[in-house]
Amino acid sequence: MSQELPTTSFALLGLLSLGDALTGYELKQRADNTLRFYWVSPAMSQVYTELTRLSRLRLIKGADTRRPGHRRTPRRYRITAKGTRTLKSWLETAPADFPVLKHPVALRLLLGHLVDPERTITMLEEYVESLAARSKDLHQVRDSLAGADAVGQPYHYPSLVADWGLDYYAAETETVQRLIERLHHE
Amino acid sequence: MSQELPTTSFALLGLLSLGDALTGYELKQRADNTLRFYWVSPAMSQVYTELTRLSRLRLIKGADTRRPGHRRTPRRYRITAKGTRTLKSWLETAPADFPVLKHPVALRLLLGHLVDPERTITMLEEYVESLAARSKDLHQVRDSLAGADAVGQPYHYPSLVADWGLDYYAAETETVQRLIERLHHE
DNA sequence: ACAGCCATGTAACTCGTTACATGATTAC
DNA sequence: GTAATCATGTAACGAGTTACATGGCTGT
Repeated sequence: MSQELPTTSFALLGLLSLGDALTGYELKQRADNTLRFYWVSPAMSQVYTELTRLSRLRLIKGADTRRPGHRRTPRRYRITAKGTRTLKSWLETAPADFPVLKHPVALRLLLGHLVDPERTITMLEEYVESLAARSKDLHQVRDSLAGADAVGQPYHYPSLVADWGLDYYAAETETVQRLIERLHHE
Repeated sequence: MSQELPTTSFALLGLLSLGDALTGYELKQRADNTLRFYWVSPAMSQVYTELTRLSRLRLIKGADTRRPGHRRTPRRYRITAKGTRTLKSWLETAPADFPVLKHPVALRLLLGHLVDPERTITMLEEYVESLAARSKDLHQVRDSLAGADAVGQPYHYPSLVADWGLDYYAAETETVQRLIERLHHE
């Protein structure tokens, strides 16, 4: 009965386990505020595909809000008891794989011998800027959690993860800045 | 003429730009020692597929080492002048995207409300252990570069990237250890 | 009237994986 | 002779993307 879903399905199911009934659109927004920073925020079309699949498996249930004279059927999806059970069992049995990092900046640094050193430095400086932008985004998300982030409250764990992300961005920024210094002195 | 290849193709082409003519098998090993840490090390079959594609595009050239009485054709591939040009032009024109992190441990922490807190701590402790193992692997790779890692030498940039990776693992380890402490005191 | 956001979904496609199939070489 | 490693490739598939198509709702 454990149908071996991809991690992204469990991730979306997990977002639904945080409470509330969400539309696909809202779920995508929640993914943009959470999954984006340490997983991937699936494309809109993917969200709907997953919602259909999870529904078919009865892990979530879509409340139909159909109205007369309208063709479209906006639905709010909510996790089911079976969904919660399946999610818990996945968390308890599937091993947590080592993170996968796809780091285009590091990849380009590896190939530094092919480009003008100035360019490499510029690229790293731009990366520092985008780290700052990302960090700012995540800070906003983290702030929006304040008030419901105490132990036992709904956003406790999400806030821990957000803090982790902020630490990561800070450490990465420092490392890259040291790297820039090092390249300047070559 | 810029045929918009996936990043992984450029990554493999880049590994070939480090010098030497390699077989698919050897290229896979080089990927395991480099790309694995900040990109992905493609499957063996994918390496051969890429080699075929890059060959067809004349970005690399495979020297045929066919011998009589043998059906198999082991080839050593070497980057061509066109390959170097294409790679350089990619490095200079394509923007370096922000890194993508797929972090199953962070994802699970987000869903901490669904599992026994003890289990979450155990998971984080196991993650610290696997970070140590990874770090050890990368350290070995970095050590194997020593001697040819000075400015201007072939492994200068690869060693910078390796150092970056080691810094990352160290910082991540500290962050997770603080997180474990925090969870202990809840 | 129009912009902008809310909302849902299909089709075609690419990337990259696992499973499978095969064979050569080296060391014990 | 047999295990391990070197070596190459094909087939089937899954995950997730972009492009496309459609329509409702709200504010100005």
